[in-house]
Amino acid sequence: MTPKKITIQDIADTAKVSKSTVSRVLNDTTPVNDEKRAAVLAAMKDLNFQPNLFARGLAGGNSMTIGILTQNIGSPFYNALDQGVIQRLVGTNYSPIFVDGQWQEDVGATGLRVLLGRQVDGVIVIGGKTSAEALIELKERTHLIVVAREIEGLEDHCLFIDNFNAAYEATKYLIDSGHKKIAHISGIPTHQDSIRRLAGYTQALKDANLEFDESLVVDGGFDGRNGLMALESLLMNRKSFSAVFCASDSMALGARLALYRRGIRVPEDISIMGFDDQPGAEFMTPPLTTVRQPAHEMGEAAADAILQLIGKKEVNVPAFKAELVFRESVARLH
Amino acid sequence: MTPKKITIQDIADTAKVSKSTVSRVLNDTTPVNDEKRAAVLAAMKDLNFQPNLFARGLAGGNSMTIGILTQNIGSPFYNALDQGVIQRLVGTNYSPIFVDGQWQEDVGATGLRVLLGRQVDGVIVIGGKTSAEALIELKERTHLIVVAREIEGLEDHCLFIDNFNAAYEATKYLIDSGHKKIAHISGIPTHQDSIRRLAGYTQALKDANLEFDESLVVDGGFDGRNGLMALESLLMNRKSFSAVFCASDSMALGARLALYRRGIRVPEDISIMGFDDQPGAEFMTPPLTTVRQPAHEMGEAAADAILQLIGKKEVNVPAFKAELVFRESVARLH
DNA sequence: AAACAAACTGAAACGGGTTTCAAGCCTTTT
DNA sequence: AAAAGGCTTGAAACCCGTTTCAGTTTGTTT
Repeated sequence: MTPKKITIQDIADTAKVSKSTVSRVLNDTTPVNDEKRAAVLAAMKDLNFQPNLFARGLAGGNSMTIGILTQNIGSPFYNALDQGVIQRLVGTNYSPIFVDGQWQEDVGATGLRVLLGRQVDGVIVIGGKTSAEALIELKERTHLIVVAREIEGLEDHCLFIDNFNAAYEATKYLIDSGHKKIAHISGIPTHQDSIRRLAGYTQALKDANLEFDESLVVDGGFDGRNGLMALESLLMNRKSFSAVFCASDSMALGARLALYRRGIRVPEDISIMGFDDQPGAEFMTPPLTTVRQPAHEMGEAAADAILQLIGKKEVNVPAFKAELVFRESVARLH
Repeated sequence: MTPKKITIQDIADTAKVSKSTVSRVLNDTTPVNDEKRAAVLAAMKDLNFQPNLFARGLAGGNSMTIGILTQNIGSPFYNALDQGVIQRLVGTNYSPIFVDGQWQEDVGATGLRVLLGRQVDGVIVIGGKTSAEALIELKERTHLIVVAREIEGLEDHCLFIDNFNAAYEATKYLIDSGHKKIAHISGIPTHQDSIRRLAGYTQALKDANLEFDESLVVDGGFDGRNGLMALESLLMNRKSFSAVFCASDSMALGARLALYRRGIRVPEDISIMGFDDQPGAEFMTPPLTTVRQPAHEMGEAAADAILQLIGKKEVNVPAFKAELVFRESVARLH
């Protein structure tokens, strides 16, 4: 396959120096005579030398790879996270290796094992169901950053937004706009994010002295179909509400379609608030008012953090804030 | 960090055999006495042995990794491709390493170099601007599968759909529905896919004896904003048309918003045809009639193909067909 | 000019596996 | 019973870098 493997020995031979010297030029660890250095550099260029990272990893003890446990759910939010990580790693000497946890604890555990076997220099865990204990144990074995989850005892290694607060603000905006009956389409009921967003919604209602009507809350599952069905069930039960706060943009899209099917106007008849600001939200008709999660930035920050961890052995994870983005799907009633 | 590294020598010692025997048990290359095999297995379990893939890669010459050159453009289509690859590799002994080409030739070239340095056992190139020559050369050095591009001289290693035909069919459907003036919002003008889709559109017009009006074709750039602007420019120039065929769903979304802003109804006043069937297309209002590209499946097929290549040294790349998905954004005029 | 430090350099060991080679032991063939 | 062959096995070489160690040179200090 490979026509001929060029090793540092070949370089050494053509440059008439020893392997050691080549290595030193390569890593800049010890001063090397200018002429020899030049000769080595020339030889490397001539032969199109590419150091074998396996030998390096074996000898040096570090693999120059970052393992990423992601969750393959086709969600724009997680995709953006992944892409942020990949992009931030371009130009560094580190490469990302991905494994997929599929939102299942055991699949994730296997993935983590694979990563460890590959001697990754650090692991970024994005979402998933890995238990807190497993994560804490993992942190003992390698550098670890957890994204989009908040783990007790690991706070300073977690990157997440304050879902409670974000949902609170979103709901409050609806209330401030004059809405009094606000429905909520929630995410997967057991999902940390769903729980917190629901709590934020509830609290905002409470603080505004609005009645919390349990029947206005319906479980979704984060995706479009769920949003559509959830809204239909709300309609079918003849619930009255002037606004609906969806725990994801995808569900907002689904909900919007349900309304369209019945000829109910947005936002004139019913207002919609989303969550995520996924690509496409701004092109909904009408453009979706939503909560923006800085997913791509979080991915980049995760990569930065792991790099810091590897280098300086300590991190300072930045705090991320979700922010409301005001578009046209919410009516101001007064 | 790692408490203690267990090597095969440790296993050999506890099992009272030689390194060689442990290796043989590990790889099942040579028969080993049952008792010894059992002892080795037990020792591996006891010590929680995890073979060092670097040493393996160095000695054995294969890295058990697949390199993937992807293009970080946040497009759902490419994301789905990536995810398909990742997902298909779960459970195999291969792990994917990603590098990002950012749709720039030199960035992609650097990425490929990184991959080669990591001794990947195969490379999957997804889209991008890598030149045909570079790809052909790459194929000499490693196993290669190219996705979403058709490279001359490499046809049997390329996975792609027939964009010309898909666009032809889409346009034909519009024509068959009674539309006579059909606008086209194209993708990036230099992009292979754009060119072919445009050609398919043109040919369909021609075959139906419809006049090709150059001013009804406007360059987009695949994303939502482009679609919006393209449609606005069409409107501003007072072009008359009853349908618009967009080279991507994202642009269809943008176009749809432009129409919404002017109070033009879809599909009563103007029909829209998309391309991709990205998640969300079915939740557009009205649900988008479009051409489905089996992105996820293509990602999986790419992974399969590279695995085949590594194993049997030959491939049989499956042909992929795009298919129309009929929803509600196209009016039947007769 | 003697003593010593600093700058370079090469040989060799090492990291953790795989693979080749030769030898020991058993069974089968003649 | 001797020769031939097959099965197992350990020793040692090898994969390709990094790093330690022990010089050899050159330059500086007194």
